[in-house]
Amino acid sequence: MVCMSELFQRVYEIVARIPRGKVVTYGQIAAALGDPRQARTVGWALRSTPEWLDIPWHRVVNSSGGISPRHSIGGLNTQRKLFEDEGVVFNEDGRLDLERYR
DNA sequence: ACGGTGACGAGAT
DNA sequence: TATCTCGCCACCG
Repeated sequence: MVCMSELFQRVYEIVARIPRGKVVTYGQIAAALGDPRQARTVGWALRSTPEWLDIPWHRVVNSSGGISPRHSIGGLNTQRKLFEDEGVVFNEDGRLDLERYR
């Protein structure tokens, strides 16, 4: 058991709650934490997310409706595959319908 | 205490 | 529409 920042645990709980086939934006999680401006902090938490946690981080997207362009580089393929498994479909722009999957 | 950093968001150009 | 810049908050050395 590792004692990490509560913030991380908070994010972890929220992300873990994301139903299969749905996605959430960092801003949504931040708002759930109590401050919508903490979106960056959320990203920091997920970035620090150890792999031994089975959190569906791939269901977390940015306001663009896609995986963060700063990180998806090289791993976007895996991300898309996971979404396919979730039953999520991408738009022609390679983005998700936040209005539909949030 | 300070500065740099970061998987973001929204507005401006 | 794409790209840039600024702002926000939290962690690390």
